Amino acid sequence: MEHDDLTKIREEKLNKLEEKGQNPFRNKFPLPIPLSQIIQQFEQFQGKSVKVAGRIMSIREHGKSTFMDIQDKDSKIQVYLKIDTSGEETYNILQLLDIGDHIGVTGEVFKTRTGEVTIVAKNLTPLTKCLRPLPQKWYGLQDVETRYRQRYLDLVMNPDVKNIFLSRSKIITSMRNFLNKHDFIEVETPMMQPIPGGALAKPFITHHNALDIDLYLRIAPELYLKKLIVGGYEKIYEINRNFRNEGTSTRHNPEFTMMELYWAYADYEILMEFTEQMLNELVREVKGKEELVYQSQTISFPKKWERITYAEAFKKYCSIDVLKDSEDKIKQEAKKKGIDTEDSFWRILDSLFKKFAIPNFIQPIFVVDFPIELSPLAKEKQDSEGKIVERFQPFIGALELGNAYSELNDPKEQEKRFTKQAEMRDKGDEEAHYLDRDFITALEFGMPPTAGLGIGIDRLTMLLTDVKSIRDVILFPLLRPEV
RNA sequence: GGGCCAUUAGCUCAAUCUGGUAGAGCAGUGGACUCUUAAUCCAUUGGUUGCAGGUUCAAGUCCUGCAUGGCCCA
Repeated sequence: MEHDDLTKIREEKLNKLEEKGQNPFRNKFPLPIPLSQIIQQFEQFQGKSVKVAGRIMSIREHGKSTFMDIQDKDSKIQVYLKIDTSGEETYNILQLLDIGDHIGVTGEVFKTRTGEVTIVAKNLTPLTKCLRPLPQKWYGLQDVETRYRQRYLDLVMNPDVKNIFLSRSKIITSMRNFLNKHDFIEVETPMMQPIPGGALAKPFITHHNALDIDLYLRIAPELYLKKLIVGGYEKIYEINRNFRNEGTSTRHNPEFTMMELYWAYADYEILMEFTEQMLNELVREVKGKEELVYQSQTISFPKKWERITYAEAFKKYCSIDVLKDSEDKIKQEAKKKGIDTEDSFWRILDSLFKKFAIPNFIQPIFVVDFPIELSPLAKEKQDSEGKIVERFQPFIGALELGNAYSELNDPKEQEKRFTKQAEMRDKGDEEAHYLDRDFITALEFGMPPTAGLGIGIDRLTMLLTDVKSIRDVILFPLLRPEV
């Protein structure tokens, strides 16, 4: 039978419902009792009449009596219909209902002899007709592509999936609460920017017709947020989308959510402690304990996380001394390890780090003190002879969760760094920074010492929900449109 | 971008390694059944096997290309 035929049968039932004076797409059904409440507080509801609503997930017919399971936002309950309690009229409506329909039920709460909380229906109210068959109940919806393209089906059929996005919501709420509690103010800065800045990435380009200018979808909010620190706010944050024009993978989606915060008069040391505190508290709130399991590895969150400098990590995991070894020597070493050495030197370093160091960062750890060339917006560490910046990155479960540094606020130095980036751009590095004069002007008005932090919300959610692919924590991940 | 794998009924999967009329369960439809819960029992509908070529008397199966997706690598 073709899909259209299955729909046709349902449409015929819809027509018959209308003939019976039922509206198959009813306007409202106010204030049904949540199913979870009836299940959890059964004693209070036993023998009482209730009004509930949900989607029919299964029907078991027995001649003149029928069992159904209906599902609401987080629970399932059994509905029982007997021709002698509901009357023939209601029982006939039942014949026009299908799995997938939304219905309202009024009836009495009781327990079957097998002990299942059940509602004996006196009345059925069709609320919304479902015109297409739902995926089958037992195996549910497995096809990954359909799960992403028609996420609503995934959510209807797979409660685990629904829970992942509930966790995501909790994580964001919990983070907001933490930041608000510490007197941070939430702000919003442009998603469309004339000069994309604040990160090393390729931007998406778009066009504003009335002004006839090209704009870029932001790759980061950083420069705008720092302008607000110049403006006198001392603690601000933004939780919002960034867009980067790169391929997709299990760790990358072109649009993803970041939390960025800026804190005047603080430096990266203070911010590191704050980050520890924030993530520890988040884990406690979301998981209910100080540890979690990610991809079969138990991760605990101690009060003080481990720390390792970028240079130490290189020594330990790559046998390279980034501060002393020559570029040529490092390139040779990289070649030996199978890294593409055609790239620029700093790219090569980055590849080495990703491949050999990051996989070891399972327990919470901060990597600190990065080379200045990798961090054009960070402030240099005192007594480092201009080689090192005050920067840290938190890693957990081999996931890079964020990036933070003491912000560079010397406009002359910033201009120099931008110029260097612009040269790299001219040499064909599409990810290098643009020179942003507006931002330098702002710095010339004086930005107080400031520390800034970005946390990737998607990856944090992956960690806390134990999923391997970023597509499983984004409701509608980017896919090629169907032909 | 490269490699490997997948694509068969609305859904979940078979179809033998070695080519021979494409099947099952669920869902649907008709019937029986007033405490079932993957209800049960009887009967039954449903297919351009992702697309386009090729080899062959014969292709879901072998070959080539394409599309979409997944995993790994860059």
